[in-house]
Parts: sequence; structure tokens; C-alpha cells
Amino acid sequence: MTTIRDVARHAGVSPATVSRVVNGMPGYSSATRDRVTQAVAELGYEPDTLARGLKTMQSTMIGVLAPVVSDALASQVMSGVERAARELGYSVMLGRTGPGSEFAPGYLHTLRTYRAAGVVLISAAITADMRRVAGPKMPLISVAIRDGKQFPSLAIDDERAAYDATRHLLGLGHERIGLLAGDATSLLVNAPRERGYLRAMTEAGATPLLERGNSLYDSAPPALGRLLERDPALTAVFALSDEMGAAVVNELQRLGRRVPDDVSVLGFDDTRTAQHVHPALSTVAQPLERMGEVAVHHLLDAGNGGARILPHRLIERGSTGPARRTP
Amino acid sequence: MTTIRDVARHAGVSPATVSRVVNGMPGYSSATRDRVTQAVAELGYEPDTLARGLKTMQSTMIGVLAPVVSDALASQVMSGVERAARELGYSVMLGRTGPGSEFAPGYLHTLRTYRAAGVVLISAAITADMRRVAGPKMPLISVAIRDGKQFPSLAIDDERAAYDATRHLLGLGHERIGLLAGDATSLLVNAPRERGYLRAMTEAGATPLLERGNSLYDSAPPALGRLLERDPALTAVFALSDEMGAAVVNELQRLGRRVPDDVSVLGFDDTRTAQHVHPALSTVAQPLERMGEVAVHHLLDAGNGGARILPHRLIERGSTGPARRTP
DNA sequence: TTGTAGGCGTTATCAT
DNA sequence: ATGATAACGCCTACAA
Repeated sequence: MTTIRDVARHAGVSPATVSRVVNGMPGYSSATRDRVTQAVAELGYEPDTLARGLKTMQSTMIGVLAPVVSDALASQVMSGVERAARELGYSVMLGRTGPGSEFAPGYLHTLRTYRAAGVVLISAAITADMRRVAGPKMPLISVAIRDGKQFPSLAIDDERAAYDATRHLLGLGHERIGLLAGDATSLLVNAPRERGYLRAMTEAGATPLLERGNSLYDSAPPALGRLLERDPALTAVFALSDEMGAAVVNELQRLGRRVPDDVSVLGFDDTRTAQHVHPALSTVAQPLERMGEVAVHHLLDAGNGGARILPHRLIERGSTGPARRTP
Repeated sequence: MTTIRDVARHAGVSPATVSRVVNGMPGYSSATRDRVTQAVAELGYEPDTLARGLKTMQSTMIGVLAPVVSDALASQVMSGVERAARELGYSVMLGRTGPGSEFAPGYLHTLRTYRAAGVVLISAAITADMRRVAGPKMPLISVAIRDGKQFPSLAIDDERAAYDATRHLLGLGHERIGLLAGDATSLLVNAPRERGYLRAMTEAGATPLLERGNSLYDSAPPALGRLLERDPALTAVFALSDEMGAAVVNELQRLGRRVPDDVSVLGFDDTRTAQHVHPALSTVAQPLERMGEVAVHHLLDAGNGGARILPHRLIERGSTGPARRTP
């Protein structure tokens, strides 16, 4: 292994000078800079991250924690985090919080012993306990979830997004719009979306109709069944996740209903799943990759508390269309 | 921050003793062990990973690198890696190799400066250059790709898996089976699968028919078009990725063909995508999560070179069935 | 502009 | 069984 002393010897200077050159600190002639640079190249020297971190009391590590590592939404945010981190010279450490954030403290602890520069939590709210184990030096930010004003967070305005989306369906002439919501455990994202839907429906004088799944694919067909039982003449279903939306598209067709001619379907999130059904799922897009990138920047800018809002966007694919005329 | 000296003072012993207790080395009475253990608990002491790594010249970090972080297949392997690593007390660092592995050396370099305990490469072959920048201490293993015998790898037997799958379709009475292959850049996985298909077809006296996509969803419809043009009486399509398989299921139905009554469709990998279409995609399953776990174990067992094979498995869902009788 | 020296928190060697 | 001490590789006052 090449150390800073090797380079120093090779270039005929002191370790301190090498350090200065490598870190771009002032204090050397351009001649020595060249000699050092060359020595570095020749020996293939790279500063040891551990030693550097130990000395500076800070590492260039960023943690990224998600409830489930293989989740489609989380993957996209992680991708953004990774890209931004790398661009800024940081590395990212991956962890899993578990569905109820139960593993988060353990990972935060580890991250702390690495003197991580910060942590982004995906789809998981920051708790006082997490804040405590993270210690005073390590900033936390949660993404894709609205987390009050107490801790930093980065998300779309879920209430408004659901409101806009419902208005869009109303604008297409739909009145009997069923909402397929997620379960209560992900309350922080579901509650505002439900409110948005409710508000739009009420304003339009339409009758709200709500059933719950658990945001995953398999939970949607039974919930759709309950929705159709309560109103067989439904002309639109608004699912609060793309997986549920995709399942609804498939299930409706299995039941002999055409999408979107008989029933329109709208999803939420704009994960890749939305494009894996036919007709492709119209959906409320969250800028997931971008959220990951922005989160990293906020983290490193000592992004202080408060909730930041990113813009949502409605993407029309093939699963939505004008309401079927009631004869 | 609590250091080992704080604990030592608190327990009335020397730092060396604390270290011994914490690391389970011999050399202390049970009385002092208890005092130290209690002091550790009271002060919430956790050894600093950086300092420890610096001293021991080894860190408990494992790298996991994938061509694209948000890829479904890679996500599942990563999930397995993360789980196994955590269980063994290791942390995982995430990186992106890029489609042609072009970024791999950079990440390997970083990992080396972290003195990582090893690196698992997903869907990326190890090259001599990578091996070089990884240095002599850091083991590498590639997963979900067959990598000759030169470097460690962990994958299914792609040739055999495709052979078995094709035989399965033949067994259902299909003779006109089109193969939807991936592009040439992922040659290491595609070539053997193509060979397996070809061998099964030839053995059965059937006529092979092959078109290429790029493994992603959007590439499948046009390729399917070409397949149908060359043989409109096709009764089965074997797609070498689930995304392409899902697209084929959707596209066939759009074209008015029933799945599986008119045409059977078989996918490959068993990612979540396979379950996001209707009928759900039958597919050749790779044990992705398991591969991630096993990779970690091999890495830490100083897993020497050579290709390790994990078993594949055919999963029948709704997209395959007996061949349509030719009247 | 450049070099010397001390210490970050830990483990390992050598005394006691 | 326990403690003092020296490194691991780096950065950064402080001196020169």
C-alpha cells in the first residue's frame, strides 16, 4: 500500500507538502506541485479514507435507508442519492429500516461510528429516537414522506397532488370515482392523499368511495372487488400506488371491463411498474431520482429543518380517458 | 463522543482492557469484565469504525456494484447482500458500474481506500483491470453472470436453464417457439441461454427462430413483431428477461391473441415484473436474493476462484399452457 | 514555501 | 490479569 510518506520520499518533499498538494491547500511552488503530482501518479497513491476520516472527524460517507431495499420506489430514490453523492465525492452506505422503521436506529448507530456526513431516509419518518442516536453532528433528511416541520424532509405535496389528480378525472367527466388507498401504517403519505381526494370530490358534489389495500399488487384485486360491489357503475379508480394501479388495470380487464373505455385507472408515484401494463398506467409522478439528488445537496448544505416540497406532475398514458356516457 | 479512554476511566481500568473485553479477547477477570460491560452500557460506547479499521488494516465494509442501481434484478440481489452482510456485522457500500462497467474501477478504488472486506459485482464481469485496481487484499465476486473460471462468480447454469425451459415448452406441445433474446452487450448471459434454446430445439427437430431486443420492456413489441412476421403461426415466445416477457404478454393481447390459449409466453429471472401482468408471467427463476447472500458468504470465506452454480427453477404462472391444436 | 511534530481512537506488543 | 506504549496513515498548527 502506498502511503503519503512513500510519495513524499519519492518526490523529495515532506508528507505535509504532499498533503497540501493532494488536498488543494495553499503553500507550495508550482514546481513542487508538479513533482508531487507526478509522484502521486507514478505510485498510484490514494489517501486512505479511514485515516483521513479519523483525523478530520468526518467521513465522506452518506447513508441511505429504505424500508425494503428492493422496493421500486426506494430504488429510484437511491439511484438519485448515489448519483449525486458520487458527483460530490461521497460514497453511499445502504441500509434497511424495515416496514416499521424498527432497524433504523441500528443503522444510524453504525453510520455514526463511520462519522457519516449525513443520512437520507426513504419513505420513513424521522423520530426523536433516531435523531438522538444519530448524534449532534450527523444530519438526517427523510424523502418521499411528509414529516411535519420538526425534521428536514423532501416530498411532493401529497394532498395537493391527489386533489389535482381527482380534479383531472372529474374534468374527464368522471363522477363515480373510487379511491384505492394504502394501509394505515403508511399514514403519513396516505392520509394527505385521501384528504385531497375527498376535498376534490366534495367540492364537485360527487360521492366519495374508498377502500384500502396495502399498496402492493396483490392487495388490489380484492379491494377493487369491494369497490365494485359498493358501486358497480364506477367509471374510474384512483389507486394510491402504481402497483395497485397496475393490478386494477389487469383485474378490470379480467372482469371483462375495458380500460379506459369502461373504467379509467390512475396510479401514483410513476415507478417503472406503471409502464409494465397495457394500457400503460396514467399516474401522478413524483420526481423520485431528483428527490434523491436534492436530498443529498440539502444534507451537505447543512440543510436545516423544515419540509421542502417538490413539484408533482400528472402523466397521462393509456389507462385514463373520458367517462363513459351513461345512456 | 465516547472513546475507549472514557470507558476505561469510568470502569477504573486501562484502555487496553476495555479493548480486550469489547473484542472478546482473553485476559481479564470476570469481575472486570462486568465493570467494563456496565461502563460501556452506561456511556453508550461504540468503537469507532474508522480508528479500528486504520489499526487493523481491515474494515467491515462490503461493496455492491450494479450496472444500474434501480434495476429490478440488481435490487433483489442487493437486498440479499445487505441482509447477509448485516447479519455478519458488515456494512454495505453501494455503487454503479454503468452499462459497460466503465465506472467500476473508480468505485473499486474508493472501496480499496476504505479497506473493504470484499466486493460483489452484479451482472458485471470481473476484468483483469478491475482485479488490478482492487489490489491484492480485496476479494471480488460477480453474481448473476457466468465469468469463466478465472474469477469467482455465482450464477445459475444459463445454458441448462434455457434448455430446460425450452424443453418444457416443447413438452406442452409447442413446436413453433420464438426466442426473444437480449442484446449483444450482455453476451455473457445471453449467449449461453441462446445455446440452450438452440440445442433443445434442434434435438426436438424444431426450427429455431430468434430475434433480439435489449432486455428492456420497450424493445420487446417491435422484436415480437419481427418474430410474428417470420412465423405468424407461432404458439410460444420465450423471452430472455421478464420485462420483455411482460411486454410480450401485453402486446400479444393488444394484437388480439389470447395468452396462453393462442400463444404461451415464458420469461426469465423471476423479478417482480413477472407478477405485474395478466396473466402473470411464467418464468425461469434465478434465486436472486439468495445469490446475494451466498455471494457475501463466499467473499468472507476467502472464497477462491471458480464459477459456482446455483439451481434455477421453472415457475408456472398463467402465461403458459398447452399448445393450441393446429386444426 | 516548506518541514517537524503531535494526535485523531484503536489494537497489539511487551512488560509487570 | 492488567497496564503502558507504540504504531496505523493522515492532517494541521506551529516553526523555520
